[in-house]
Amino acid sequence: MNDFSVMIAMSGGVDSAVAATLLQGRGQVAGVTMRVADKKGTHFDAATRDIADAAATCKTLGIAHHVCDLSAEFRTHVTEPFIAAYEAGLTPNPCVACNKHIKFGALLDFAAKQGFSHLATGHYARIERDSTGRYLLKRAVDEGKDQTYMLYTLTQDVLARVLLPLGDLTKSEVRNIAAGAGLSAATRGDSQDICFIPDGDYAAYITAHSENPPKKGAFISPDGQVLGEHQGLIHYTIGQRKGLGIALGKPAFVLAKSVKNNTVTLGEDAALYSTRLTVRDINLIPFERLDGAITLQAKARYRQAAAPARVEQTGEDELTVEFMTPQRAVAPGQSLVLYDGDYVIGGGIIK
RNA sequence: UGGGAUGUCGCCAAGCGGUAAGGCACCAGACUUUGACUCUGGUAUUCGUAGGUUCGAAUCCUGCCAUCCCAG
Repeated sequence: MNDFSVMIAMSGGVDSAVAATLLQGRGQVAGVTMRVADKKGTHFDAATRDIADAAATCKTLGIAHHVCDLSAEFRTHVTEPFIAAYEAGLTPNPCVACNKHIKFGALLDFAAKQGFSHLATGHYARIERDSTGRYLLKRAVDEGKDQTYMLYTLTQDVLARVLLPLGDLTKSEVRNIAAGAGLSAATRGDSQDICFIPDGDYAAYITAHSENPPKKGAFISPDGQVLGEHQGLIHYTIGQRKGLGIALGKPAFVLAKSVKNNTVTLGEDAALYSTRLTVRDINLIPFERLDGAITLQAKARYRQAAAPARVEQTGEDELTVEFMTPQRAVAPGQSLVLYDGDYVIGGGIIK
């Protein structure tokens, strides 16, 4: 452990501040905050405050603080693909992309270039090694805060260089540590919504950042009847009920979107359940390839309990998943993550 | 132009003389490192309009307006 050194990714919030506190004194330690915001807009100002907060925490802890501008990488790997996905009729998960390419990609590279052997973050998840030395990703002790879903893309070479000090702690323990250490971040609320869209209006964001204005089109019933007019495909996602602005006498849900016809199909909740799906861009953690069909647990969205499913690798970069019980509103573009108990087996993007 | 029917919240719709149900939509909040789902709460001093009857009307009467249907 002589050449052990760690850079801590600090957002300005409680979690990463506590991660830094816990690592303090373990060799060379420094904080880093990445700048990903565009040069204009409210997000930029908020980001500037976050950087100041992180710097203040580092000062309290007596460690160095760096700022790393990754706005170009963020645009290339997160915001542009996010917009393109929505325009292609998909429902992307930008946090998954950000973790893969930015936090555990570009930022990890930055830490290495600065001479740090490891990068730590405030994610709630655990990394372990099995008997063969392979790294495993394991659910956090605090089940309510577990973030392994967002981290399924991490590869062996990344896991080898990452530390997640909060994996064994509960959120309340983290807050207590922050308060005990006199960190100003102790009382900050949890982060939420898409970080680059603070007001939550992602459709407005896409409209403002894309050259393709949203095209109005028809809401149709499953049998093709025109029910009304929609505001553009990007406004809707599979399973959505709110914001349709259409009154059919009973709740209406988005069943499907067609980029080709520019239509949104509406129908009953009962029509949203499906069993079989395939995923692409896969990553497997405990092994390189899945041999044969095995039964695991899978979840098709972040806030959802993992459900039993039969999984088989059906291509170099493809898995086919068959849930034992039908799942509601599986949306192409979202990530499917596989678990075996507390361990993440892998995942991919739903086709 | 005759005959009939209807006009209650953005939409649908209870109410039929006693002081405005409900559903959908919408809004707010909760939940949440994605989008959703879900949950909780809120939303007509007013019933096309102008009068009349009545202690009291959205509910009865009259005129007007609007819409729809059948005739033509």
